[in-house]
Amino acid sequence: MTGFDLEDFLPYLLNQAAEATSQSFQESYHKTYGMSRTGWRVMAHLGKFGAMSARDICARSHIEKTKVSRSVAALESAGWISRTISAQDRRAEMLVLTEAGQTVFADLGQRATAYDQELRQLLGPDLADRLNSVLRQLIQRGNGDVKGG
Amino acid sequence: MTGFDLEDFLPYLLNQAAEATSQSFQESYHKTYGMSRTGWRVMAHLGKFGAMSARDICARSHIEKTKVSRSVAALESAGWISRTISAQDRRAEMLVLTEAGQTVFADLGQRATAYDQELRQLLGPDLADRLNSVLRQLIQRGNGDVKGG
DNA sequence: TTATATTAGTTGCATATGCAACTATGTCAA
DNA sequence: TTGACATAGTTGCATATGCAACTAATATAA
Repeated sequence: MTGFDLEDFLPYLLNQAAEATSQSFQESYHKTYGMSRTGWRVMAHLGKFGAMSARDICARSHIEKTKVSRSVAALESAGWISRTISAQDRRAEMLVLTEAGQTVFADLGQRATAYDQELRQLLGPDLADRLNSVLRQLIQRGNGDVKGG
Repeated sequence: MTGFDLEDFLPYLLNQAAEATSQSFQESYHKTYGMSRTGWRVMAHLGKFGAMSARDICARSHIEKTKVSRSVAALESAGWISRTISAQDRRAEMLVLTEAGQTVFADLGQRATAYDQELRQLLGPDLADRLNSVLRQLIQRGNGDVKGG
């Protein structure tokens, strides 16, 4: 056996940590609202930025455009977002949360914030702060090419 | 808009970092060997532990058992692992790398190690060291329930 | 204008995935 | 032994995904 240990391999550790922490919160959007992870992310972008095109969401989140496209369709038919063809560029659609969508986002945003604080308390404030910047470094380093995983 | 910011949300950051760092390395196993991420992980477990059942791999990695089952079938037909029904428990199969599999694992293990070091140099040794333990804390905290995501 | 290339978003299709149901084996206790 | 329950692994099926091809609109340049 060589010395390579998967369980010390950073990409693997990150994946495990991502899955482990995502799954707890998944209940909030999935069980409560029947929403997919991508759906939740799309909502969160619209909740933060107010109005964006699908393209902008793709660029910010590095989610595949077909995934976003299908989530947008699902969220629209659930009544949580609405789309309007952009006047400037009639290929593009401006996406916004409906009132119902804003209510859902407010609920999920609160739960997410509480959960995030819980995780950060577990780590302690010093580490929790640094973790953000470390993760951002890794995200930047990896994103030049974007694919799906 | 509320104050919730997805881009500061730890599960999201972890997911982004995991995807960003996994994708670079994905070329090694996918492009070079036509191997899936799960396939690579199964190989890595066998490379480290020598012989394991699928069940043990599931328990260690928190990968869905059907995913492991299908990967094992694929790896076997690629000639990289072999299975033997366990004498102790004839339901279980002992999985081991074949010689060809060991060669592949040696190659991938080396590439992974090099890539891991590259990432850790980017972060600096102090942070890189702490990152492991931080991620393990998060993994532990999240894993009580295990689902797929 | 017209031809060409680019971009936003959707859809077809093949593959991947998760869950539940299944087979075969093992365990436990009466 | 026997019957009830648990476990290792596989498979069916419905859904999710990624890529390439598509439509419709825009931009560029002759």
